[in-house]
Amino acid sequence: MGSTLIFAFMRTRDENKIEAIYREALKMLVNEGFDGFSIQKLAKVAGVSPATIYIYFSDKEDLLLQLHKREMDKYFGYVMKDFDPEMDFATGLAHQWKRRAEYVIRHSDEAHFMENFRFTPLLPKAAKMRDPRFSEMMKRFVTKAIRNKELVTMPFEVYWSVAFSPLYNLVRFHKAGMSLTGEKFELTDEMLTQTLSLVLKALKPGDEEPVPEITCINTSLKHPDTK
Amino acid sequence: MGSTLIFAFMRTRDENKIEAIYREALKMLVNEGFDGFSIQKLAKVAGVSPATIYIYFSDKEDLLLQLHKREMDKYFGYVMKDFDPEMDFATGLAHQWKRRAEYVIRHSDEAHFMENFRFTPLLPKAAKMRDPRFSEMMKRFVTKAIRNKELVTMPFEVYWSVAFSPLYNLVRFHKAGMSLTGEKFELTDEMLTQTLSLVLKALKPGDEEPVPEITCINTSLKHPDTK
DNA sequence: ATTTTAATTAAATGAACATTCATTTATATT
DNA sequence: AATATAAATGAATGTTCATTTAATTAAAAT
Repeated sequence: MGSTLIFAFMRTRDENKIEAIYREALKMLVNEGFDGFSIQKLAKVAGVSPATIYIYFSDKEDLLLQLHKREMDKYFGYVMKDFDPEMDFATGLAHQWKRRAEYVIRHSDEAHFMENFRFTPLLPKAAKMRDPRFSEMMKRFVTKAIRNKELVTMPFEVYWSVAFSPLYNLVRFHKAGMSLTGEKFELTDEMLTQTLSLVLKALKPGDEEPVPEITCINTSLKHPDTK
Repeated sequence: MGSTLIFAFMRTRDENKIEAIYREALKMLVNEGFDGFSIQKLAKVAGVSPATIYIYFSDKEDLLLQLHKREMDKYFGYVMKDFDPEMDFATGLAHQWKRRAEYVIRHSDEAHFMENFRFTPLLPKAAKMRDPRFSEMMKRFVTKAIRNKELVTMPFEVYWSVAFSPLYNLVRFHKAGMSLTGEKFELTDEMLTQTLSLVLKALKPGDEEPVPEITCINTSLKHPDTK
């Protein structure tokens, strides 16, 4: 899709236009929500005709998917810069954490959009468009760390959830300017550093905490009463 | 708003209708997204006239806010049942964790809606409608645990993010049927139990892990280059 | 059965929606 | 300057949107 035949006689395309479309689309989605976003409004604020948008995108859904892919690629490009899966675990985790934190703090709209997208019915389609190299690298890093006994044995999804979702959640509070309680909240570098330290403690082998078993999936049919 | 004057001669209101409106609204929001949700479609599937919806809700935004409040109240009612902030930390955390996990697994649409709502421009308005008793109880529990040296000293928001966001993230993967990599994923009780154990390890005092300082907030102006 | 009232509705409103179409514009080569 | 081509558009399409209006319905006390 990205490569088009170049004929001898052509009007040159204005790359600023497509950039404006992406930029204003992101802004509108974050500020007005997925409802509240429309092609006609986008065309107006981006300074193009609605028809121009349909030159670059087959429809509204395609625009959203392309925008998502673009943001994901930018994000992972930043996160993976100078990362080497052969790093020892604590170093590699700190690197990932630092890069992720930097990006989502400095590009809070983009981060908000990417997270919001995960709750959209478009998610399955977006998942198929992802560059697999990033997650392959992540998985290699985790597998090696487990093999080297630097990381507790666990499924990749558990690792990811413990390692990174606290970070994203803190940034979400920060961007909203409030925590769950509705009180004002401002994130600090000290909080981020402490969170990384806690996460690393959780993931490093040793001192496993005994907890009561959680049973809610295999038993869901036996407990239909939730009132 | 909830209490209306009861006159002598009145047609009785059909509570099934309002229940159908809430139920179908939730379903539509989860399955078709916040765009894709409309009053006219809702009226059709709920089996009422669009005008009926405007008897109970002043407008679309009010409907969304009321639905959100209702779901939050149901959720926190379930989570807080049998919880006592005077419980010792490990017991209280396990209780909270278990109740949260049960609810969000068994009411995955409701959970999806509540999380999705956090990315909506309506969030600030919703925050003002929240029952403060829940977060007061949570804060009391955390403050006491820190005072008793059962919990590392940290801001409430850091506690919440480390303690619960991994759970919500795992359930999000589970509901989507895929992890970030796009691969199939099914959550198990064992994964949940392990995650709780890891979280408890992170939060209990002792063995603080040294990590490099994260600096991205106070230095954001000094590093405008993110390419 | 009548009365009173809120509950409920069908139908209508104008605005905004996604998308298309017929046309014009800009450009690199000739 | 003429030409071929994609880039870009303004205006229109029919649809769906949130919301309102005027009228009807149902219930419970009389």
